[in-house]
Amino acid sequence: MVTIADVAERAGVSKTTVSHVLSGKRPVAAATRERIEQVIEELGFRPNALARSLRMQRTQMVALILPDITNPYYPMLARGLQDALVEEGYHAFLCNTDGDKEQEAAFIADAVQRKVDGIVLASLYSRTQDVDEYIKNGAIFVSLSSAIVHPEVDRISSDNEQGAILATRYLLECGHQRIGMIGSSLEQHPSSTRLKGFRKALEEASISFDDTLFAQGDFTRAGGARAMRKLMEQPDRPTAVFCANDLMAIGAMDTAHELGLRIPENVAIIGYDDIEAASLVSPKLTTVLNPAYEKGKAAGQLLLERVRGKYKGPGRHVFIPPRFIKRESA
Amino acid sequence: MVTIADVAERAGVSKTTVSHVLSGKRPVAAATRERIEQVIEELGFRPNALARSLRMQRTQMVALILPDITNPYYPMLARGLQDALVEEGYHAFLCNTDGDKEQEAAFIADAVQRKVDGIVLASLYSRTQDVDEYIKNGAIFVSLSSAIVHPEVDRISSDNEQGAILATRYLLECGHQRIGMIGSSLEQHPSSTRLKGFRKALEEASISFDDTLFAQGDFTRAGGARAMRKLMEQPDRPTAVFCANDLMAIGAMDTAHELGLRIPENVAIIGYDDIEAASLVSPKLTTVLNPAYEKGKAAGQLLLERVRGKYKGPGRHVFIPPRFIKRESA
DNA sequence: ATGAAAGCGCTAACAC
DNA sequence: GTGTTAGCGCTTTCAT
Repeated sequence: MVTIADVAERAGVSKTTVSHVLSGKRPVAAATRERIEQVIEELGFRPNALARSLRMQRTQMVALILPDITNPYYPMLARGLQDALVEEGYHAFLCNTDGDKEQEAAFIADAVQRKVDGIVLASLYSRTQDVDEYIKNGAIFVSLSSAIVHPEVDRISSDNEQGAILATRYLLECGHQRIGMIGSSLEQHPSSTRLKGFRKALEEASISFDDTLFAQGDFTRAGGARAMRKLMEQPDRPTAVFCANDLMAIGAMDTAHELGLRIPENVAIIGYDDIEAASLVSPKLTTVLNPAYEKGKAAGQLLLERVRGKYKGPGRHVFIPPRFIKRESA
Repeated sequence: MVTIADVAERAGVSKTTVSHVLSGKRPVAAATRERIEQVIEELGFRPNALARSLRMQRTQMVALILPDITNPYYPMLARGLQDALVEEGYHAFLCNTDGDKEQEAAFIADAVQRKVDGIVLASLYSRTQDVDEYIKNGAIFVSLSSAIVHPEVDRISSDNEQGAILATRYLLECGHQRIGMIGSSLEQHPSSTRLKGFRKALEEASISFDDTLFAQGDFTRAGGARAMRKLMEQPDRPTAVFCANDLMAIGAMDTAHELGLRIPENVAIIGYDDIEAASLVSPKLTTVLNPAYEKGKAAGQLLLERVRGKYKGPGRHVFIPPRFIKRESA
């Protein structure tokens, strides 16, 4: 392990001067600089980022907390975030919480202790009070969850409730009366908001919510398939199902195919997110666009402004409206 | 920012004792321990991981370098890696190189400077000599690339050449004579190895390789679609196309549909990887299974053994054979 | 244009 | 059972 002290000694200068040729923060005589650069090359010196971060009180790192990396929605979000960060010299560090509440909390705590410069929360469980303590201690968050609304935290949202209303209204317009929904544990916030929209749209149409028509699918394809089976094995089964994400909708399609049901003739299915697979399945999935890349990028931009002290005010709110995408499954 | 010194002062003990109640590395009187724990709680003290890492010379972090996080193959790999690491108290930190050679090199350098305990390389460009210097300086790598074969580096491989041979032989058995291939820049290693297998299988059948039947698709869906168009707009177009990954195969299917070609009647298509989307598209994609999750998990296990000094010997080689998956597209 | 020295927050000899 | 002290490798005041 070669350190800045080794370089300094070999070049016959002080650590200070070596540090300054590295950072360029103060002029160094051309001859000295060259000599130092040569020694750095010879010794293969690489500054220790840990030491630097400890001293400078910044890491150039941002953590992205997300529930499921294998749900294509999140990689796309990560891409957007990364695109905003990399060109500014920051790195994103992905934490996959596996949809687990404890792991989510543990990852946030870990990121804070690792002194990341900022945290982007695309979380399922965390609520405002869970992050409040961190914020008081100076942590910088950007929220991608409507469950975290804090006066000092920037937030990107896309009105999940409205998206659910759009989808449900469409089903109603098609003449469906018995409409099921596949969501998730109500503790998981995006699901509960989409459920709220679903219920609102039913109310508009004077249809009362029937909780035997709600099933939990954990936001995964397999979970969606199971939930669909539960819904369809009921005596008076729904003629249409709104799923809180595309992955569950694809799972629901799996089950429908297995049961020999035609989509959308026997049962209509609508998803949420518009991941790439939505236009790959057959029939193509009708869904609600939830622009992951743009959200990630916006999150990165807001975060950087704060991290660099360019913005210090109250929490901003970037709103990206959902859009209904009519395809073939409904 | 509350430090261990603050806790020590307030509890009326030395930093050492506080440190030891944190780590449990030496007995502390029950009364003292309780008092300290209470102060930690009161002050909301969280140890600074940077300082700890600097001192302990380990970070409990592993970097995963990968080309494209939006290619579902890699999230699955990341999942496997994470599953191997998390339960052992390590964290994985994902670096998306965007398929760019410079970025790949930059990320590796960055991970090294950040003092990650180990690096898993699922890279496209890096070759043995590129990592050799790091290894000499004590860095620990696991290679998921057949381009990195180093006597001190553990490697997970699945014989891309053999996989390509399986796919190509199948097309030949189906009677195809003009078979195209969609790959990528030959600098990108997995593509060149799969090309090698492709050529070998043709040779076996005494068919000479026609380089107008090879097109580059950059491992993306859009790139695959473009490459397919190039192949199919030729006068004497192929009746079957082998694609170096599923994403490009799906792109090729997009183009075939656009051109009004039926799959597999007018043109047969085979992919590589068996990502989830392969069984989602219509017709379902015939492909070669490249078990991402298992590879990630194996990588994590090998890496941890080295990181913890449980294994110090020469580079091991875990071999996961490819498997041909017959579906509908060929 | 350059250096000496303090210190970021922690751990671990080495005392007692 | 507990404390003193010396660093981990770097940046940055304050001098000269």
